[in-house]
Amino acid sequence: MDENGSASGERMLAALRPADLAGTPASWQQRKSVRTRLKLVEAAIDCLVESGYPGLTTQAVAERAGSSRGAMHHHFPTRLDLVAAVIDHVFYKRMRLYLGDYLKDLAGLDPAKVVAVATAAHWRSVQTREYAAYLELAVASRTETELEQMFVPAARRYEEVWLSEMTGTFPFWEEQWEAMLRANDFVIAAHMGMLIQRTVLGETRTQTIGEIIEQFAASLYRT
Amino acid sequence: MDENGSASGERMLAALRPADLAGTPASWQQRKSVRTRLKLVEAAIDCLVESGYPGLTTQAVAERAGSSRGAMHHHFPTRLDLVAAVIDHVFYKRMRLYLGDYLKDLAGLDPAKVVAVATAAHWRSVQTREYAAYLELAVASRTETELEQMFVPAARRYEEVWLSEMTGTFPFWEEQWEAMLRANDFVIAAHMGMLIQRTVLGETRTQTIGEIIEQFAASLYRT
DNA sequence: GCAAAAATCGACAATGTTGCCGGTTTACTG
DNA sequence: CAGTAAACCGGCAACATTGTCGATTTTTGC
Repeated sequence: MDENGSASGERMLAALRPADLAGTPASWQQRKSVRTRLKLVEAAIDCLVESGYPGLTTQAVAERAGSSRGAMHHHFPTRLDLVAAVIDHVFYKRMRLYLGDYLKDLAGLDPAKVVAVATAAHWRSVQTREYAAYLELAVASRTETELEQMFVPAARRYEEVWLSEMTGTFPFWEEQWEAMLRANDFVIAAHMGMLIQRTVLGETRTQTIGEIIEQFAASLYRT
Repeated sequence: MDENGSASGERMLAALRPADLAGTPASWQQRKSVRTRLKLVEAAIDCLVESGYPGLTTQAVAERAGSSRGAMHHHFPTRLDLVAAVIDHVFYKRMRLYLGDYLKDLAGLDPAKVVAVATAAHWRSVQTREYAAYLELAVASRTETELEQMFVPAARRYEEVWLSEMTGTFPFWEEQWEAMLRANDFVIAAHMGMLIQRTVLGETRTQTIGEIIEQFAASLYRT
């Protein structure tokens, strides 16, 4: 990945890159502004991971970012403005993480094993703090309407790019679009459930389900 | 189901029945007490479904239950006392719902189709408000430690009963315990993920995944 | 340099939530 | 028919959170 944050193989994703991650602007002020925004958004993600969506308070974020509430208000007038930035940031960062991980293992691979590799990479991406934040947002958006209005469109936007990038890595998936979509949807849903049940299931059973999913996703593609 | 809230086929479950659902006590006072407690807990579940865990405030619950904050404090001194009651209530009610639904379709069924029937019944149980409340609690327990300390043990407790009841309906599952456990864990995780992704996926793709899960769960058992 | 603009800071009032408490009504007991 | 106990009521202080504002510091354009 280069300084602008684009890995090889990312075609559409760059178009959705949040301004916060758009490299180094010209002026010193703009650079400082971006740095502070980024600091605040990252702090917000920390809050999300540690205390959930209700723990994402302006106070906690400012304190954690080592910034003042005034500075925060300058960049994000209301709490929802910050949340909007967090949504974009989380989607983008998690997707880049996954794609980077996935593409790394892809060089000269037996095509029959592509789905298994993708599934394994996806499970790794699920165990990141970005995904934990994503989960909090996804669940909170079920009950907070203002959040839903930002989250669902963003999810759809990024999902389109996601699928586009995936088919891009293996063009023959276009011919098997339905099978690929099924396997993709299935793995995403199953892994999310796995993550939530993990606490109750324990590590052993979680791993067992993971293997099942991996095998089954591969079989779905061959269909 | 009889008045005491036990359906045919429930062996262990009755032992976990919360006091709120334990039928009709002797004295008028106790009956009134139970009625009020139940009203409060149900109102709390409504809050959970509509506004999530942070929306489960003492004010909102009391107001929705048509009760006063004072009465509430009499039955549940602190908010966490109420939450504890809600946890038990949700687990118990949802499990009864599922078992009732599942056992209803079981009479004289081709054994090969049992898993498919169980999976379908489980998906129906996932679409209830009790499950929505359960989901909110499960996710909130990831970040709220006091909640986790009540929720995780309760989940383990009820899961044991769950598995016990399931094997009870088909004793030959004891011989295939591993396969049954795998299929069970898998379906539970996958359905939870499905529910959360539903908003983004839309109805068509959600249904497709549902069918995949159903078929695959059946194949898991035959293994 | 100097004024304008950007970034930052701390404090304020308004609101909402929690736990607690004194007082009241209602039912049980002897 | 008291006297006790359970159930219920409304209000209070303490605290947290949000949005807003005026003032201050830092950077930029001229």
